[in-house]
Amino acid sequence: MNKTYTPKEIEPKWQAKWEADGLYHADIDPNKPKHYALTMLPYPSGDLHIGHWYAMTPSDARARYMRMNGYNVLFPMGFDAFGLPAENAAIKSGIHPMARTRDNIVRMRKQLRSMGTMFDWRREMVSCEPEYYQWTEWFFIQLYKNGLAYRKKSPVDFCPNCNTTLAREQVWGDDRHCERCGTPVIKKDLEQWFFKTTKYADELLSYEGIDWPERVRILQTNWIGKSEGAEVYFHVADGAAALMTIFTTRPDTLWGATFMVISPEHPLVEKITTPEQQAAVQTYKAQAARQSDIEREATDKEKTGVFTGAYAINPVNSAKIPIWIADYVLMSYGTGAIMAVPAHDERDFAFARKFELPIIPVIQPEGQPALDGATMEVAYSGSGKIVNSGPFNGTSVNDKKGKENPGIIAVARWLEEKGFGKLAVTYKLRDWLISRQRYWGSPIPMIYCEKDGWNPVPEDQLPVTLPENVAWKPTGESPLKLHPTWKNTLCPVCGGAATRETDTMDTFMCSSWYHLRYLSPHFSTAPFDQREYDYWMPVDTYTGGIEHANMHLMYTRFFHKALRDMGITKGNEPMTQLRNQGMVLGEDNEKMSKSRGNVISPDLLVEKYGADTVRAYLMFFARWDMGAPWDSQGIEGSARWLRRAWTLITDSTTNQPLATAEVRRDIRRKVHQTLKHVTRDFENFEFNTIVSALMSLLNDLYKAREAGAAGTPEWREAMELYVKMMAPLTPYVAEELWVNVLGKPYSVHTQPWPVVEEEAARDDEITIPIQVNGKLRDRLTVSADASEAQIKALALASAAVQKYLEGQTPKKVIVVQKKLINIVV
RNA sequence: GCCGGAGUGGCGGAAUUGGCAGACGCGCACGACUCAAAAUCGUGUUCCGUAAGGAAUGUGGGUUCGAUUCCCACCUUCGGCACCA
Repeated sequence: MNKTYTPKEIEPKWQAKWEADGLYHADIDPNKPKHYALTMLPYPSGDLHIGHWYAMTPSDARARYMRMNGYNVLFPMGFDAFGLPAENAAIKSGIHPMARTRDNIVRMRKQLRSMGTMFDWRREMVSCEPEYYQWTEWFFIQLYKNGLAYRKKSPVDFCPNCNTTLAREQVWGDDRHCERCGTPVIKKDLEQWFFKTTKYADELLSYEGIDWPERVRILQTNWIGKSEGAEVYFHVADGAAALMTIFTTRPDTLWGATFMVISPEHPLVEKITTPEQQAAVQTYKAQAARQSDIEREATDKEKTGVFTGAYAINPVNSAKIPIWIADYVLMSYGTGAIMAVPAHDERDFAFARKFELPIIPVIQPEGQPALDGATMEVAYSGSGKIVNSGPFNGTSVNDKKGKENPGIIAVARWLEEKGFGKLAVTYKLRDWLISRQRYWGSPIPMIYCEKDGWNPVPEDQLPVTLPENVAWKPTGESPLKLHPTWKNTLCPVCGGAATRETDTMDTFMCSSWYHLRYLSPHFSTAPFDQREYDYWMPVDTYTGGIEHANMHLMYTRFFHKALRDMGITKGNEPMTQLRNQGMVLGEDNEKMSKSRGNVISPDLLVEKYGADTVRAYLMFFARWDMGAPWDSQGIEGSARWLRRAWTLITDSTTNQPLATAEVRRDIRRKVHQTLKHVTRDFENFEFNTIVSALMSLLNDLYKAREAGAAGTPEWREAMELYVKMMAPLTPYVAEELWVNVLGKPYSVHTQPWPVVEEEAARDDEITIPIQVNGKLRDRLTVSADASEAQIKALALASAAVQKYLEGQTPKKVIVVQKKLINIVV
């Protein structure tokens, strides 16, 4: 038998058979441990790109490995089908988003099938189908009923020319213009729906019981951004009977506050600004609103701000201090107002110097000359003793945060007693804005009635479906609002005429629960079948890109916890283990994009090499969690590997067994050592070294064949184990070799993962490097059970060592058992 | 600016508790096969040096018998960011 390796024949054949046999169907089996493997679902852009392959095929290999280890594995796939691109295409060319999306999905399903993944397609979900979004709506209603959804005003980016709300990615350039027409973007305040993610801020900070990369945990922790401090109430002086609440992490520096800064968007601005300052304040406000977040965050930028004309009274010492507005104070964090203590805060210091505001030190570092506000060059934020602060003079301050700091806790307690303020905690995390002024999303199932206000659509009337016939002209409103009849409905409370919510939901809402719909995608009486939930959940392994660390992964955790508190889900976390893959860059080392022309098409690669080679190369060419640039020549190595494996395994049965006992022993050792290596690497998601270990074993098997090993029992074992080890990585060729070359019973993918025989894997002889003063001088090959004394004696007797000893007695001889000898002279 | 990764041959990478740096692969060179080419097979391939030998894991220090691995400082680069009060 000398047929060449022909993936084009092998792959479609097995794909069809696996499908026909339902080989990858995952059904509840109480007799087996379950494993729910999930990889982030794609947006149906129309073409599967190499990044999808990079995310999915190693995850598939891992899922297959788990299956061979006796787990009942669920590995589903679906489509995150709502979203902006389909709607943009509709505006541009009039193609209906549903038509376009369904076409794209048909195409991508085919591409996904070619990858040779073990997806159970019976469980597919598509988020834009009413069968799915009915339950997205239902979840919204549950959140609303449990007080976790509410409405408030919030600004959106808006293009006055296109008359439409813009996503962040549609706003371009430093001058923040519309991507379509170049018009400068303005901010518009709209009433929108929010979910109370902040209610779960503290719980989201705990990662107990989940195995997530530290990197993601740190990103989430920083995103939640918990900080402890105090709220302090400042009265506005003269006339305006207003109270300003500020948040500070440094209440111990209250006596050093020399001015106040409030955000330009703060509601008090209108109330307190004096007539003389009106013009300047309004100009500054407009300017701040035009600025991008990036501009606002630039620290090297000069501080800007405007005096409001108003003053505040510092409650602790009755000092009258000016109130400014400045863009470095954000309405979305804390209370949108701060007290400025320039002596001890870098930003306040820069601001004070620029606008010539007083600087009063209130923390004195010990053993140093007294700080002087007039001459200080930088703010001092370290430890010391409180000074210039009435009752607290002499109190120690360390450099710890919050309650850990004696100065902070002492002042905060005193503020509470006096009624000037209280201990407070603030988070960076904001509530989740879910309203989108768009058509192509899940409708928000709410009805507004003049008389009864907002009420949810009765659950028996779900889903609220998107109307088919809509106009795509950008009007500044959701196309749903412009539809002649869609929004008209009846109030569920009074039965009178009422209006539907015409905004739709953020697509992150769809992806917050899709893992539950896979459990029972066609279940019609609830979002999921409870029996399926009890068997499969939680997700055991979740894989996807790190870029989702803060948004999707945070939302889905929030969602799970909120549902848990309603009794819908169980356990504290939806996904037990998380692993992230890196990115495949173009050959030019840049991010792949159509405009750069560096996109690699997996379809063409499959055409040229077959899916198994593409899979193998993607697993081999880089550390999976790091990614690397694509190399069109590099893939030849993986193609060569499979051809060589094919050749060896198909050719090996005809030879006469001539090998010596030693050669046969060596085969077993190498095979079992490789198995050990491969098994460990699968556990750790280290796919690149799995492939290299198999390549290395193949090289050794070729040598063993030269030595007449083919046809021996050891050889047959090697062939069998080799194909089993290949199976998760390159499922097609492994199946062909298993069934049609080795003649084993179908299917290799239902075989148990082989067990390492430690005795076979054991080294009989070991080579020990001998160093003199840390430099390699000789090597010693000894029996693996040689004693330390024997090894030491042999090492000292070595001619190479003697040369370096020059007759001296070594000062010290370090023998690391079975590893190394170092002779110190 | 802050936070988090990463820096190892011409290239992608390996080194699993601090113990032989460069596994495996790409590329390249030479050789075999071939009329020739492709494919395939074999040999070699960190740098300097004819060699003995020496140097080398971003840079500079430190700990250690021994450091790619641990510590300190710095540089470069990639990613995240909402000046976080």
